Amino acid sequence: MAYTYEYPRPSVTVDLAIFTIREGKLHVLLIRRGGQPFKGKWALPGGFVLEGEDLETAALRELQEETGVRDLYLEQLYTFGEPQRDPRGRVITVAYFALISSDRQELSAQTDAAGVEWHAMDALPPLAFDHEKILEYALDRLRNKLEYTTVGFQLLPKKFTLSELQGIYEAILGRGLDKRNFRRKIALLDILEETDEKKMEGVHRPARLYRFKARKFEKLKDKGILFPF
Amino acid sequence: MAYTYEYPRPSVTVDLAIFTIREGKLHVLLIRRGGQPFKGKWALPGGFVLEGEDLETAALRELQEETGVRDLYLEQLYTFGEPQRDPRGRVITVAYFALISSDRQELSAQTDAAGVEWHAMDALPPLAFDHEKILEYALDRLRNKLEYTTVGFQLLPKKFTLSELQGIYEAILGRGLDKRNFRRKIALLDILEETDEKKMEGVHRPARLYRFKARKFEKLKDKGILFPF
DNA sequence: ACAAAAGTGTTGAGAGTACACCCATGC
DNA sequence: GCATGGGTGTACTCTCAACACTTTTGT
Repeated sequence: MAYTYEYPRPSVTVDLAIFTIREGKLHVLLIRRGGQPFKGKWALPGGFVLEGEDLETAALRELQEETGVRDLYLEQLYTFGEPQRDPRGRVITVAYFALISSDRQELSAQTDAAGVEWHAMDALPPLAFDHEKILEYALDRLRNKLEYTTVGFQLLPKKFTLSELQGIYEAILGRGLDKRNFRRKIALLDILEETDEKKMEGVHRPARLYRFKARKFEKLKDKGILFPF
Repeated sequence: MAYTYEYPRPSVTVDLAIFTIREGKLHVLLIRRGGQPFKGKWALPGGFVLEGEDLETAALRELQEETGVRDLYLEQLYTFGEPQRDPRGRVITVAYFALISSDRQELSAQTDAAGVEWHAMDALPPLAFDHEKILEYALDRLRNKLEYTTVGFQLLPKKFTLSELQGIYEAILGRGLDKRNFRRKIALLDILEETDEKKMEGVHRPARLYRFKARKFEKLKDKGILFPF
């Protein structure tokens, strides 16, 4: 089967920067390329947008294929279209970024076998194509959104401790935060509810578990920015 | 000449939301469609991305063609790729938004003749395709950026009065601002320099002209958000 | 009893908001 | 001299940032 057009057309792909927190550090999902070009190099997961397929649907499909995870935070990032970004020809890629909660980051067995791995953001290997640029852009966006929205909560399980929440912020912002100020700010936002449960784990005083009140994601209005710490 | 591919490919276009201020109100540039579909309806200017042409270059080219203006603020907005957004077939559009300073908004004669006009944002006609959605998105982005960057300055001539600057903010935010508070905030940012000139025009006390210190555009760091008025 | 993380308040500084009058110019 | 927009300061409130000790649990 062949497709013929009067004018040349680019290929369109989606690429994903999928983040999670592991061991208190921000990680991104990378796949090792099996074919040319950049054979053996690490790259962001992604693939072609199918005929009649919405961009976001394509992104969700790729995400599913790589991680088996549904129902997570996904947002369009930026579209990269430099003519020379792919040596094989004109490929325009719509980049997305996604956040996976730390309790659902196990990769499905098949993808795991195929060279799909979490990499710490502070120790990345060299990447294929312009994927370093895409990742840089994604990290920027993540840090920005962290400050005036509640995206950060997407990285946590349904129930979590305040220290875990603070850990997310510290991991992404790359610096420590004051515990008392952090808790006061969170309390002021009025977006958490206490549960009766406590996290009994380890040898220390158990921490109370909280739940996120709002639906999925929220822009923090009113006072404008809310995490300028 | 024909182009043949093994898999189907979408067309890729760029569309532009070009804003300016006229008579104290935010306006956007629209063109009246000459052909089907949506013949006679108003639409955002835009067109196909050429082979080997960068996305931003394509946007700048369209901008030039419609307005004759070079050297202005241009930023990628979002990519719209719903399969049904164009009745003629699969067309993915990368939307950009642009700001033109109020002293350079005259349209070139040719485009003027061809049904290219400024429209006040508070009195828009019905638009073709999903262009209403794109514009809504653009306005949102513009308002947001206004609050923590200096994009607003892109809408003014090199030298401007403080009242003109305040007018920009009021036009975009759609509400009045306190003159003294506005001026204090601007002064605090330390991004303007006084000139020796005054605007002698009209029948009133002449206003001092200021110049924007920084290069083109700046993110306001440090204190986080800077225009929560 | 001790190790380790959980949890909790106060103070000083800076920014936000509300508010009203005099100034310089052209006619 | 008057109409019109230009230009200026103060007081109150609220949020931010810095800072250290007690509590609860397991071993």
